[in-house]
Amino acid sequence: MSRETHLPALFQLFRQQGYDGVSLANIAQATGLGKASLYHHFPGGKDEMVLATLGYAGDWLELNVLEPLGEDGDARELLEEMCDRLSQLYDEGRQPCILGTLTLGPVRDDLHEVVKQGLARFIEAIAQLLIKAGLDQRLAQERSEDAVVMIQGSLLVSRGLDDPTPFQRAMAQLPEKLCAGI
Amino acid sequence: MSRETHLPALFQLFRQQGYDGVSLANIAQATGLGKASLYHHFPGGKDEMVLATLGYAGDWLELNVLEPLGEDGDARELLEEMCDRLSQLYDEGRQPCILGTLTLGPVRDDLHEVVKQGLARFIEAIAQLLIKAGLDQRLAQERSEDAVVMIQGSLLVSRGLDDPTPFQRAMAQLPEKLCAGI
DNA sequence: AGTTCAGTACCGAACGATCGGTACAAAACA
DNA sequence: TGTTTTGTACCGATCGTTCGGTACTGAACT
Repeated sequence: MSRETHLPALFQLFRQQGYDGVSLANIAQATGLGKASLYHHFPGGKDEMVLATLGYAGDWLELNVLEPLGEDGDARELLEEMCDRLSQLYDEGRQPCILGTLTLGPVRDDLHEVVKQGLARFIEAIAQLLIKAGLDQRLAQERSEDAVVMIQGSLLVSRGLDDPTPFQRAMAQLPEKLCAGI
Repeated sequence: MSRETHLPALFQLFRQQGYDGVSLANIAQATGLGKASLYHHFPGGKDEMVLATLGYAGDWLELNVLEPLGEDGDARELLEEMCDRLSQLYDEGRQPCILGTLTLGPVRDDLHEVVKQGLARFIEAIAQLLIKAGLDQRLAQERSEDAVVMIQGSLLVSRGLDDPTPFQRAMAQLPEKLCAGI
């Protein structure tokens, strides 16, 4: 059992409960490992666990969501595919985004920096696509920011209202909103 | 010193750090009270503290933001005024929304219910205005949901990126987006 | 008037429980 | 054999909470 084996379990915990909401006892139970084993795989303790989890989530996002945006093809279709992948990642709006969960809550400077880079990378990847599709650079930047705002906001509202439809509607509208006028 | 005296301090703590991120030691320091004194004002403990804080914030929102939406006047102007009040509440995007902060993080069922009602009330108040302005009921409901999505999402992104401009841009665009076609 | 007395506001000290983290030796595997 | 992995027991610190008690107040009683 390598440490990667248990990252999905950590991912579920941290995205749903945040840093402070997850205790080592929770992690031990979710992974089936004892505390000693956890500290064997993550000598840096809880901080290393959440950082590794963010890395795991970032890799998944990069590979399955952002990288396909760079392929050749119609911008609209690429964005629709992105929304499909996001719907999968967030389980149709029933699961929160780990970036959002960790953004709110107390400010841990090292964590905050990683989250910041993640959000910025997300925005940048969408902007690149829009620019390649012919959009003005400034407008592309604004629209991609709006996209992440819609994603994070709709996830939050969906969770707050206990109703995934705001997220689902956002995903349905996103490609059109981003491509308008192209 | 009544308990209301200390609610603003609690509000600042909980909106920024969430439920788990705030300890009674933090609250004691922020209010200048001893931990035992806190239990004099809030016999129900931390749960009562956060609930009272949500009530305080809800009252402020209702009085200063939602109630003015019901007054007579041009819908566009009323919404612009609402955005001004919201900018004040969120300090131009530099302060998070307590509803968002408490939405993410571990699920505390009683808290979740209060937050849910708060979000729903917010959406409903905007929808009422749009309906009165002549918008179809279904469209009004969707647009007001989108409004709260934009508010919460832009606040989250602003905080995540350490840059208040996404929120400020959202506030500038909101009235136009809501009133389009009226 | 002086005294009692209930009520409010507050606090230091301590409670049991849990927090994140560590030491170490047995077990499992190579 | 040596190395990796784990269970157990433990640590100091902090968690939310409670206890016993002090200081002050304004009304009630003598």
